[in-house]
Amino acid sequence: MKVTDDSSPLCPVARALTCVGDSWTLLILRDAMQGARRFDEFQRGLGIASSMLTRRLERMVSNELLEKRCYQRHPPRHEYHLTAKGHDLAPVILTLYRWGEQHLPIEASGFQLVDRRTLDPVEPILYDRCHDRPLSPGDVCLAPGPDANPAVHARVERMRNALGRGDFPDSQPAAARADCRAAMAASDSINE
Amino acid sequence: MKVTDDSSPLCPVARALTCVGDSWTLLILRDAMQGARRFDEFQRGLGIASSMLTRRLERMVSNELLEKRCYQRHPPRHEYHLTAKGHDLAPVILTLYRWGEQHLPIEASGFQLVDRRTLDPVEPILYDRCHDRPLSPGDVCLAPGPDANPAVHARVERMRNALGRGDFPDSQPAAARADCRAAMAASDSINE
DNA sequence: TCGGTCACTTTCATTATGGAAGCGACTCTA
DNA sequence: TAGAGTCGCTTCCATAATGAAAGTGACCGA
Repeated sequence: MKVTDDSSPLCPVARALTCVGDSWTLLILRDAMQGARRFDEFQRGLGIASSMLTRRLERMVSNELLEKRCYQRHPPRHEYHLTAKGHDLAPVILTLYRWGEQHLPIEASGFQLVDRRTLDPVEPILYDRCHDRPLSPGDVCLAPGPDANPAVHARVERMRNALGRGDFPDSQPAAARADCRAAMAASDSINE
Repeated sequence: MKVTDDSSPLCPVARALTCVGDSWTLLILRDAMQGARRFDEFQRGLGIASSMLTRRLERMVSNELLEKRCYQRHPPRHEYHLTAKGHDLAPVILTLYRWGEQHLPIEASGFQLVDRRTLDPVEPILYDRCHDRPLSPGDVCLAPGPDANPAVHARVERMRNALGRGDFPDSQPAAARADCRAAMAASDSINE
């Protein structure tokens, strides 16, 4: 991947994706969050080629998502432990989990997300820490920061226009959204 | 990518990554959420090769993240609009945004996330809709669902053991975590 | 009529990936 | 104590994915 747009280095999403922008990295993180530590644990849990696993673990160590800890000398052997930086990707994994569950359903239910202590089901959604209330993605917009360049301003303006036009499913009151969905469902069935 | 572990088809994260497990797809979604619709808008915003963009847009349409809408016949031209399924990936993008901001900081500040109406800054964190309270990833654990196979049980057990050992940064008592959050908030304001 | 734009497609060199085999230092079993 | 097995890799190679560049056909505006 080679992004060239002027706003890219300023965009936290683009920066994040240089670190975690491939499936293997995220699946390795998932397994690490589930307690995997050693080379063969990752290999078995993923069905990944060993050469690929070596490359990914090296990159993740150099990106400080994992740290090597020696557990044996002669020959030197290491475990790969999550760093705080790696661990902080848990919200990304959890939101992916929820999206996969909602939008790529299967017959069988193999896993459940639960509270660690009570074992009650949990359902992660977004919350705004600044205002102490649940956060609907449609309420979020971009604003230019102090160091914005023209490419940033163009992005921000385009997003404002799109939100202003009501382009997105939930940039509307909940009732209107339900109506819209019903209408779409109706027109879908007509088109078929 | 070719995952072969028995628990993979049952894991919503693995399923999600078959759809959105590459950087281009997520960056295209980012731009779509910022109002991009047409081929050249995506191309300029990403600096992506046109052949790659064609392939990615096709795949995203077939995965129902985007839908084609004809805006001109002769020659037929289409806009790519987010579907509800695509739009629901906004929480993934937003959590990535926050992680990039926190862990891959740069000198300059090009963008800010703000409330669409008030323009107040917002800060997305996770929240548990089932219990109506903020959710620390360390409180979440996996449980086997009704259709769990041995691979699923092995994963769940490994995760329980890891949490029991206190392997992870925030698998600590809630009081310690609250202190930690307060300390983080304090150091944030000092750093500015 | 001429250049420019838009939305692609095609071609081709470069790079990434997956599969398989090998290796060195153990450990476990007979 | 010989032999087999395990662990954590590395190396090699065929195949697949990607990026750069050039080409295309229908429009549009001067």
